[in-house]
Amino acid sequence: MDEQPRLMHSHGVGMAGHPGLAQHMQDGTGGTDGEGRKQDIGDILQQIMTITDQSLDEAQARKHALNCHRMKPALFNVLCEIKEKTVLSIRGAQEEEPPDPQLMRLDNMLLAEGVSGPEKGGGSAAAAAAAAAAGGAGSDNSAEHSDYRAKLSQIRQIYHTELEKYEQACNEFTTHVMNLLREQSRTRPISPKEIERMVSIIHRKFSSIQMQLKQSTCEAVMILRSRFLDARRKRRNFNKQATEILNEYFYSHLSNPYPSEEAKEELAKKCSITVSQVSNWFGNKRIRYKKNIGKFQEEANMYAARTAVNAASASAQGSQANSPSTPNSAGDFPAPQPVTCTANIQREFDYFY
DNA sequence: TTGCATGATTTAGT
DNA sequence: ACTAAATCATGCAA
Repeated sequence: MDEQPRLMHSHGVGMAGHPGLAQHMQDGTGGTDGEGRKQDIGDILQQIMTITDQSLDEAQARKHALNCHRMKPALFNVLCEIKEKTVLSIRGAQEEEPPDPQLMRLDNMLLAEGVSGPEKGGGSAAAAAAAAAAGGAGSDNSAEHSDYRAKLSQIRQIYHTELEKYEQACNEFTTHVMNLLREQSRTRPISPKEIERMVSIIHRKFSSIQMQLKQSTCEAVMILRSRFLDARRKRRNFNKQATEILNEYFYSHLSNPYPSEEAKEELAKKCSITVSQVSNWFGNKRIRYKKNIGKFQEEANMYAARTAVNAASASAQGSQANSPSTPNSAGDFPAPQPVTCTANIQREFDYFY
């Protein structure tokens, strides 16, 4: 912080204290004979060597006197005005920029992914939300996504370190420039307004660098997401029981295998899957059954028989038999193959189509 | 490694 | 919004 001003001082003093030096240099280069040149250089060196603390102080005093001259502020203002009217007016035109929409998008995304949000809670919440969106069955979610979370927090850490580094560099550079300009403003027409403007220019430059950082972070997160959370990549077959419940419903509603919203919800609950997974399952099942009924005949027979048995036992118990979707909790019972039943089912289905 | 099974997504139609 | 149909991408047994 002190370094720079001092440097500036000595520089200023050099010129102010020894105006003849520059003159000498010019004369020296202009000369043609080597002897004279050598002599000049010798003189210059001599002068440099004889710069004493006293002469420095002298120069300082002279500078101070200049600064304290009663006409100085007026002159300064006039020069500033002239400058404002010429160079700065161009710069001033592009002064007010609206917040970059792209930057806002990136910010929002980073926030949503829990990269730029609050520490641990945000990240895991986002991961959980993402997991839910991916439609995970919930059985092995934590194990599934621990790797994802680890990678995400790695990205997060890199992002924050880099961001901090940028911010620090930006601040350092800004103060550096401000000091420089402030110091310069003692001898040159640099108004505080101009300094302010320069600072905002610097900030803009740095924020564009920040945007690159945010962009690449976003890309990294997207790649991570697609690698770890893409449902298709992480497809898991439903467990046997869930498949049975779904099949049970399907084959017992072959005439109209389109569960209502409520039915879907109930099935989802029973199978520990989401409603949309139920919809997917039925969509797939319908199309695949229809495409190759023969292949599903055996399966159809089995579930039809099971439903029949269920109904029979239910009615034997005196309870209602109109709930065929209720699965038999006893997983496997010997399934007779009533061919007529299949035929019936098939007719029902054909009727529907 | 291969081929089928299967859950998810995409596309197009209503 | 829901569905059929096609397609994708993975799971899994042989």
